[in-house]
Amino acid sequence: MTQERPRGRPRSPEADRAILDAAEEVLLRDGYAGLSMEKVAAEAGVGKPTVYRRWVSKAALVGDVAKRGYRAAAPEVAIPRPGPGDAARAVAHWFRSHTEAMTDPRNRALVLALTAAAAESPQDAESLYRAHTLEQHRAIVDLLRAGMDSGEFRTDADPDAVVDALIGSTLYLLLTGGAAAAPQRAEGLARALLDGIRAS
Amino acid sequence: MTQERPRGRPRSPEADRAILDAAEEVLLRDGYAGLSMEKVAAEAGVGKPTVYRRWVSKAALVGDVAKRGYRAAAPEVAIPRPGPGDAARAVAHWFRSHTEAMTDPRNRALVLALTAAAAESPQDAESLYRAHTLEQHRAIVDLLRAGMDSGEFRTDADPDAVVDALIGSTLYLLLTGGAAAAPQRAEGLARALLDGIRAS
Amino acid sequence: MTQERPRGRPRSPEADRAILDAAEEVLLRDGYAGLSMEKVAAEAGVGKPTVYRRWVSKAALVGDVAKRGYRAAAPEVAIPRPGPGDAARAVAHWFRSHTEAMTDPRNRALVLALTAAAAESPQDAESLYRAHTLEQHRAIVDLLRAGMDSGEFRTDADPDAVVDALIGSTLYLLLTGGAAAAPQRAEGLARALLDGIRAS
Amino acid sequence: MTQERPRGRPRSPEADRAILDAAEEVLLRDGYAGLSMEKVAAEAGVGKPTVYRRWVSKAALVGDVAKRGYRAAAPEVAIPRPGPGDAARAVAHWFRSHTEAMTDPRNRALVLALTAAAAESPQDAESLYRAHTLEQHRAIVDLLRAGMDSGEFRTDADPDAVVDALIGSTLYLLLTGGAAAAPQRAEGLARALLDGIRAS
DNA sequence: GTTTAATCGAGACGGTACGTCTCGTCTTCTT
DNA sequence: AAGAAGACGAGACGTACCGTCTCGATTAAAC
Repeated sequence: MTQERPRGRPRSPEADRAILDAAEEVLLRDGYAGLSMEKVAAEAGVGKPTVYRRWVSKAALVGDVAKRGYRAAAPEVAIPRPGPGDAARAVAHWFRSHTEAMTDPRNRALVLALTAAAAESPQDAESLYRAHTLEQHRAIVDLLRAGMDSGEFRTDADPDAVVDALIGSTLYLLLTGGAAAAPQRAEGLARALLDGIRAS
Repeated sequence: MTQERPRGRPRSPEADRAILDAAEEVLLRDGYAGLSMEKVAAEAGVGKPTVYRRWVSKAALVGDVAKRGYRAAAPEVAIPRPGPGDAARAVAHWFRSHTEAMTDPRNRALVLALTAAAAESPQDAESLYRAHTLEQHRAIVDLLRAGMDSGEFRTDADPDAVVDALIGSTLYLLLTGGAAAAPQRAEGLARALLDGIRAS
Repeated sequence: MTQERPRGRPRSPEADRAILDAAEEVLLRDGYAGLSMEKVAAEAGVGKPTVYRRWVSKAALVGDVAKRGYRAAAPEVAIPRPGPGDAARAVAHWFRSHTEAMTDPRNRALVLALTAAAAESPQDAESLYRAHTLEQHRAIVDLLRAGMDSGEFRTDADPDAVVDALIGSTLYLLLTGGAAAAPQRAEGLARALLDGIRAS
Repeated sequence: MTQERPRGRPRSPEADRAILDAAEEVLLRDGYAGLSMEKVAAEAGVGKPTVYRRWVSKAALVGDVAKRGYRAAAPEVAIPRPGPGDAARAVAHWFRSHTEAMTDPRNRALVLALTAAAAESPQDAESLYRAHTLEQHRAIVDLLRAGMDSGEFRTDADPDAVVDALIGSTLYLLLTGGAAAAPQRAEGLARALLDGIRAS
């Protein structure tokens, strides 16, 4: 057994939470560029090494803040399960709530921060960014595949491409400051894409 | 007349170019996080104030570097003009070459840097990022509108949403490190989207 | 009776020795500035609290290391006892061997460390430094007093001043890196001083 | 010609002074162990790099503080010049005023700090410490040599040893907290030493 | 034999300071 | 007036130690 009993004083879970809370607050207040490990530590009432012991870099910390923030918003963005009925309807519904969640200023700031972190250190991009969308990405792809199996969608469609377009367009609008237009465009996009892969 | 005669020593155009060259080199070598105004000035053989006299911030400088880099790649990405024929074909062709251009490591690095700059300072995001895609965005929207006018596409489609999806999906793949998969997915996406808005 | 019976697990004498050994080794290797309680604990294979349980500070630990080191060199520096004969000869002999012992690189490093500790925290200086010389200081003063009683030395001389000069000059040479010159100068100094207080 | 014209903005002499002032104040208030480059910079209203640009280490800074402090006290400690008359009297007079100056709490603190610095980094000891006493050391040695030439002192005496004893004993008393006893002992020591080398 | 209590190692804790780097501004002399 | 050079005040970087604390695990004397 890899029992691996931990030695020494265990890490304080309160410190974990205090740091994440502080980081989120700083992020929302000062943005990604305005976030420093020093400020986070001070705000959390924690020593700098206590922060570095848990997160090796600003990027990693921001990643976890965004992850937690997204998880908190998760209930609003129900991940649909393949059912007997209308796959297109389910996808459209998910996309609508996903877009709405992303339009929330709080989530928008977190996504921006996450993108900054990912773009700054490309080697972390995969783990940082995709980790947050992977679960949903897969769920929607599954949904589309089920639709293909049931004859609702064309079998030569590329479900990954469709999902990339859905998530990517929202990200693009967020980044370019066009978040306000997102909900309307989301409708049009979902309709066009799903019509485009619908079996004739 | 407000002739606006400049006084004193005129600004050296060589310094402009030297700074942009140095910034691009540093960007490709060390990434956005590894770029400092100090390093750029040193690499360009120029004093720091000379850099700050032209670009107020790292973000602005990176923006111009990306703009110049994109312009250099522009010949490969011909912006299509509305013509009599097949609008869908024209859009698909543009998207293919756009995706290919973005897949080039050099361009990828510049886009990543641009994204980092935009995400770091949201207030600059609009000017920074959209400036580079606006021209193309408009051209493709025009193309789609022409297609709608000619009866090729449905009139209730949202051309902006379509273009957001095209550009956004590529950006998303770039950011998440999935650039390699881009060309294949681009095909599927273009087909699905254009089919989706095609007049029945 | 305040019998003061200890309860619980007794302190490990091995830890005591391991810590002193480690501290001495670190001191000789890295000097006083390079000695940290952390390093000592690690080198001794001991937990930090085990060190702090015994020595409240770096200065106290270094003091004990120096004391032990000096004690080890003690056999070479025989402390003279007042005898019937030549007091001046006895003092000169003690001073010669004292100087020689101090010239040894090992002892020199320990004295330097001790001085650093004393100078850093003046309130500990008395206890730290003088503790190591007090015994000898007294012995030599006694020797001089005996010489005064026996008529060998002038009765108006200040034996403390003489001993301060003997010990202080050696310390001064050690501190200023002139240790190499110490033995020769010691001869001249002892002669001058003892001649100076000799009864005419 | 090694004309060596300095380029760029010259170093601010005000910063130099502000740093030295701050360092001296911190030293007198908190002692050597309580002095940090950070505190000095803050107290001087100066950035940390501005301190490090001038002094590579705490030891070097403390050295210059002590040097300046000693220079300020120099008028009180007149360095005697060889004259026609009584060399012994001149040496005794110098030693008395030197001891008195060292007994002043301000100077005592500086000497302690200097000693701590020297003892902490033995490789700097020579330059750090002796620099402050070298001038006087030489002057007194010259005085003694003149006395030997004039027949006042024995020609087989070691003037360096005598001066080491004078300076060293004061240092020893300072370090061990016996500064209060210094003046009285100084009298006895000077008499004994000078009598000891006097030509019979 | 069981308590009981102080020890042990390990290592996290809130902190302070380190010495370096970059920021964007300034001051100097040269062109 | 713009150039390069480089110092400036400011402050973040990531690391090393400080001295204290919390762990589970010995270890021995007291019961």
